Order: sequence, then C-alpha cells, then structure tokens
Amino acid sequence: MRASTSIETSRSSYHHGDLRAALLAAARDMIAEAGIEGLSLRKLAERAGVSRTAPYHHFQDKNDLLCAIAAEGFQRRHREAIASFSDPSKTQREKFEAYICDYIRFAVESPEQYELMFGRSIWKQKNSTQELRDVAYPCFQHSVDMIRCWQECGLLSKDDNPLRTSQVIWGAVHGIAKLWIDGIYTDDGQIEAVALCAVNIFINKAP
Amino acid sequence: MRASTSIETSRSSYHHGDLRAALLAAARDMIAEAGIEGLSLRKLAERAGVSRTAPYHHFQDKNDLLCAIAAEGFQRRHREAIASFSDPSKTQREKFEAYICDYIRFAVESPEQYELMFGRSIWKQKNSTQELRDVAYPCFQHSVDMIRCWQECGLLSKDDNPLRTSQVIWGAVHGIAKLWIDGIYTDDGQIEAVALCAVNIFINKAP
DNA sequence: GGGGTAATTTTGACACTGTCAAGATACGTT
DNA sequence: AACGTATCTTGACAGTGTCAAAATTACCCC
Repeated sequence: MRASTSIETSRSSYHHGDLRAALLAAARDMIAEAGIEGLSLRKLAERAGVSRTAPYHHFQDKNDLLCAIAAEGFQRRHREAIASFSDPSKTQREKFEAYICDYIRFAVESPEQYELMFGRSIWKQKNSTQELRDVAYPCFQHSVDMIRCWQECGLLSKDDNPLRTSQVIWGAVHGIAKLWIDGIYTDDGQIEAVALCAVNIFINKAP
Repeated sequence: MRASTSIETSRSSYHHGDLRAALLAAARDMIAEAGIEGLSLRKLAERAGVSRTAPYHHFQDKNDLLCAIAAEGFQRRHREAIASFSDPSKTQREKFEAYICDYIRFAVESPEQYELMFGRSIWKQKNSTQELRDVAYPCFQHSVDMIRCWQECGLLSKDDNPLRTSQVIWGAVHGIAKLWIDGIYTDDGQIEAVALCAVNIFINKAP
C-alpha cells in the first residue's frame, strides 16, 4: 500500500519516500499563509518539488486532501478536550470554562484549519470522506457527554436534554469563533472576554 | 450615471436597459440553484444574454457583485428585525423569541445568501464594499440596542454589558444556523426546537 | 436634425485552476 | 534477472477571473 516508514523528506530522485505526509505538511503551511482559497494543487506540488499531478496518486481529489487536513484538526481538538475534561485537578466549573475558552482559542489560533473542519464545501453534498466522519463524530459525541455530566452535577440547567443543550452551547462557541475568524468581531484581544461572558450566561443560576 | 429608470428586462439590442439589476437577479437565482461555488461570472453573463466581460462595467469585481447580494440580505434582515421588534401586539418575551427564531429561519431559508453575508471571503482582508458596511453596521447596532432593552426590562441578565451579551447571543444564533446550513446538524425539521432551547437558556432565571 | 461625448458592450488574450489519459521510472517480490 | 505494481511525469482539455482595445449605441447640446 502506502509507504509510511521512511521519514526522509529529501527529494532524492523520482520516488519521494513519503510524499503524502510531505504534501499534507506543505498544504497546512500554505493554508496558514494564504488561506484556503490560496491553496492550489499545482503550487502545492511545486512546493513539494514534484509534478502537478503527482498528488493525485495520494489523494483522490483536492477535496480529499482538504478532508485529511480537517480530520487532523478534529483529532487534535478531540484529544485536547479529553485531556482537559479528565484533569483531576480541575473543578467541574473550571472544566466547563476550559471547554468554552479552549474551543474558541483552538478555532482562533488555527482559523484556516477550523474553516476547513466546518466549511460547507466539505460536509455539504456528501463531500465528506469516511475517514473524516470517523474522526469527527466521536468529537461531537464527546461534547454531548460532557454537557450531560455538567447537567447532572447542577452546573447547567436540566430544562432541556443534553443533545439540545449541546447543540445550543456548541452553536454558541462555534458562532463566536466564526464571527471572529471571519472578521466581523474586530475588537482585538477581547475574545477571551466574550468567551467568559458566554460561560457566565450558560451557567445555571436557578436556586 | 447608471440608468435605473427603465424596467424593461428585454434584451432588445446591445444596450440592456438595466443590466445591473438583471445580473443581480440572475446571480441570486444561480446561487440558490448551485451554491456560491457554482456561480461564475461567465455563466452569469451568458444567462443574462450578454458577453463575458459585460458585468465588469457594472461591478468592479466578482467580489463586488457578491457584496451587493450580501448587502441586500442585510437590508432584508434588518427590516424584518425592526418590524418584529416594533410590533405593539407582542410582549418583550415574545419579541425575544421571535428575534432568535426569525434569525435562524432567515439564515436557513436563504442559506447561500447567508453564507455570502458572513463568509470570510467578503469581510476578511478589506474585501468588504463601503455599501456593504453601510448596510451591515446598523443591522449589528440594532441587535445591541434590542439586547439592551431586554436587559433593562429584566428578560436578560444584566451581569454583562449589552455589547458582550449581544456578541454571545448573536454568536449562538449564528453558530446554530451555520452548523445547520453546513450540514453538521442533520436532524431535519428540528431546528425550531433548537432555537426554542436557545431562548430558554438565555432567558434570565435569577429571582 | 447633426455631431460629439460618454456609457455600454464585445472580441481577443493571458495566466491561472482542477483533472484526466498515457507514458516513463523505480521499487519489491519471486 | 524479470515481472508487476506503485509512483511520478508530460501533454492536454475545459473552465475560471480579469485586463486591453476595439466596436456599438444612447444621450445631450448646438
């Protein structure tokens, strides 16, 4: 199948060792530099020192490549969320605050990759790869599980079921991050304050 | 300047009467049919019965055209919000509920236009037209004003200032709508329930 | 009315893009 | 050593946004 053993990134001759990984790395760089729109397979191939159509032997599509980058993002975020949630030195309230703030920070710090993870080009019209779905769904599910836990310990209201509540809270952090990334919220440096305001609003205040 | 008198959409000969309006209408149609990605200036020109570069005398850019469509969306939403908020037959609580539900409905019913209104391609990197900004900012401001009113009448918590609160609530409806539009929330027909859950969460429950 | 001017539209062209089909090269296994 | 397969390259096609220059028409003033 695919050679994943060789780590040499050198472009010695013809065969490239692990072109797939090199392409992914280069693509991440280019996206971080010039945005998703600024990524073309041809320039990507050139940067990797390879011909225009070489990537097509490692990715079915341009879409396939983008899905792979998005999948890596979900994995990163999922690991991060799990680590924070299972930190025994944190109270539940601190964990919830970390969930909100870390989520927004994650999105804001990798805006292009985040755009990819939730951009419609990937999810709409069956464009999502099986690999992407396999990695994204557990991430969604974990969010619901955490919300349920916070409802049970009284931190969040039990008025609505965990799924609905999760949809609203996740929607909120997603929306805040997106409005920020897309340049509609422009008061620099204040995003942490918005995140904390969100925490405060969501916390259950009933007796 | 630009001829806005003639209403004849006929493509009688050479001069087209009001090509700008015809292009906008055709563009809205094409976007509704095939999405933003599916809109090309060349196909648009062809549909309007005109040569490839004719649109460039009515719009500086493709971006300029997209901004015009987005601006129309902000105007529509702004009028809608004002009408609902100034309806004397509604209680404040009903107005808030309408604000949340109408916003999400607006986005979900015109997903492509909504995508345009908040897509990064338009706001990021100074791509936004002056016309667009002139129409969008009052819409944002009105949102803050309504939130302030709902805080003053006790419907929403006064813990945070109106701007922050508005950023969170607007972020929430934006995020919910976006996750829906982009195909991540897939339980069809249940979006109203999510909206109502959001209303319930935001309403102030402190004594 | 005639003529000049500005607005509008067209044709041609350029540099891009994603992707396919065929051919060339190197590696791994027998 | 030879064969098959994975990998990479060259050539090509249809499509894109956009510019420059030429062509066509509407409008306004005399």
